Amino acid sequence: MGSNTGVPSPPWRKARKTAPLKPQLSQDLIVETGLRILDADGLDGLSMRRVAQELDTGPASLYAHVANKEELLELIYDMVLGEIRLPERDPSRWKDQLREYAREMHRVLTRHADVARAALANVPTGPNAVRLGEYVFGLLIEAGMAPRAASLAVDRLSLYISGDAYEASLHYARMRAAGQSDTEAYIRDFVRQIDAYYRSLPPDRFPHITAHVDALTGEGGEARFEYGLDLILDGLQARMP
Amino acid sequence: MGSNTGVPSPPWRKARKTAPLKPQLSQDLIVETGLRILDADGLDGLSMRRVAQELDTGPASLYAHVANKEELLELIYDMVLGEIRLPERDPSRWKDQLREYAREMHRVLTRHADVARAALANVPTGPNAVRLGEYVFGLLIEAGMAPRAASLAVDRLSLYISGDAYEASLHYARMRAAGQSDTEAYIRDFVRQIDAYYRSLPPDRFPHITAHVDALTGEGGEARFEYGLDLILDGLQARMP
DNA sequence: TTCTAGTGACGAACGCTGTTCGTGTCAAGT
DNA sequence: ACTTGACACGAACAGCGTTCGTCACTAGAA
Repeated sequence: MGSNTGVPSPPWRKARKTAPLKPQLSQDLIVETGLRILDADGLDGLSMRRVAQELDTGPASLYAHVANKEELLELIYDMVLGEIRLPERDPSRWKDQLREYAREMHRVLTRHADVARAALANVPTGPNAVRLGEYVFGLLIEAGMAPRAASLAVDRLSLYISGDAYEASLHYARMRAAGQSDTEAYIRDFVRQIDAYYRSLPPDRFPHITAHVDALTGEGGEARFEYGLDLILDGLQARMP
Repeated sequence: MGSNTGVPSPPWRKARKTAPLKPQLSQDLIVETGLRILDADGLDGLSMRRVAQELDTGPASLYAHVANKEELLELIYDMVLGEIRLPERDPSRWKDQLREYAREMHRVLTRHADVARAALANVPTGPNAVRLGEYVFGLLIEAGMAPRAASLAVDRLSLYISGDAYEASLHYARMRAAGQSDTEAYIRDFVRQIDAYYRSLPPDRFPHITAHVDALTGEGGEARFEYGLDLILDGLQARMP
């Protein structure tokens, strides 16, 4: 907040022509601010009013640069994708590179809460999204896959990554809504409750669940993601000519 | 709607003790009504006020039977799962049965718009959810899978099904928000736009995308779902002892 | 039969949301 | 110097989830 808000300037000092007190409103500035809020408070905390407030203006001012809250989210999503750095393409190592891409994508989506929703809701058309699309699609094509199969493979892999990240963000949002902030402790408590619930089921109607509660609640998020990723990559390898 | 709402009863006719004019409020009634609204107008159309209005009461009345909108959604989700009918378990045909289960689950989630979100947000604990969990988990166990692997497999398969259904529901919501109601025409238009966009990209920077636009936009939702499902099932088969 | 306790129903309100309208203001182009 | 056009923004609209306090009514006790 500027220190001279509402105080008239002395008449002898001319208004400065350059360097206005607050930076000019622009789409980039709005998107950056939106991302900052999203990281701090999640999708529930991101409102047009909140962004405007952070920029020292009213909510109506944003609509000159951004059509919608939905469009703002898409722009934030593409900005986040800009964080992804990829090694040079090497089709002979397609499986490793695809795995590395999946991990990097997943890491970035998980780090920025709730952005994964935009990944699910939109066909990739932003500048960074098509850059990534060209990379991974080209990798499979150059590795010898038929175009149609490569297209399906990219689509399903993206869905898997975004789906997992979105699921995680939903749990994260629930934690935040509960006022918790210690992620570790929250997960531990959560798993303990599920564990107790499964154990309380009648064994005659649920023999397999009750017999293997430890197996059901044992693995954390990372192991699950890796298992599904291996499943998909192995399936692709079997289809590779 | 009753025909005598707001009209006082004639004084000589005693108030009936049984069969009140409107059915008594109950959790089941609220959940049923919520599901009806969800099917008609999607998650955006489902509000506590709307449910109350449909039940001829105020929104505050619902909170005696339902803690939250979130809880209402969970209850609706489990009610929807009740639609799923499953054949008797036959471990020797685990792959076919797993595929049938996946298709049925996907079909039900897709039919009821936006319910898939609840599938992603919650660990399955409702009565119908555990029934399904016991079925599919038991199927893999009896087919010879190790408990830990079976647990991971069920988890990943569920994520895939729900993720795909949720993605579809997001597009469906977008269509409804645009005022469209002809799904076929909407999809055709949508694909045409993506097609045109990909074709407009500079070929030197996006050689693979621009060279295979038809392959990228050719397959519809069902083919994509089946491809990913096959990918997962083949991967599981390869891990089966 | 009368009184009492308790429960479900619900009108009103709080504080929030995304978005639009009409007006104001300021800078660039003529 | 004047016009034009783009941007900024205060105010308002319609709607949201949820809570509070009060009301009516029923079931059980005296």
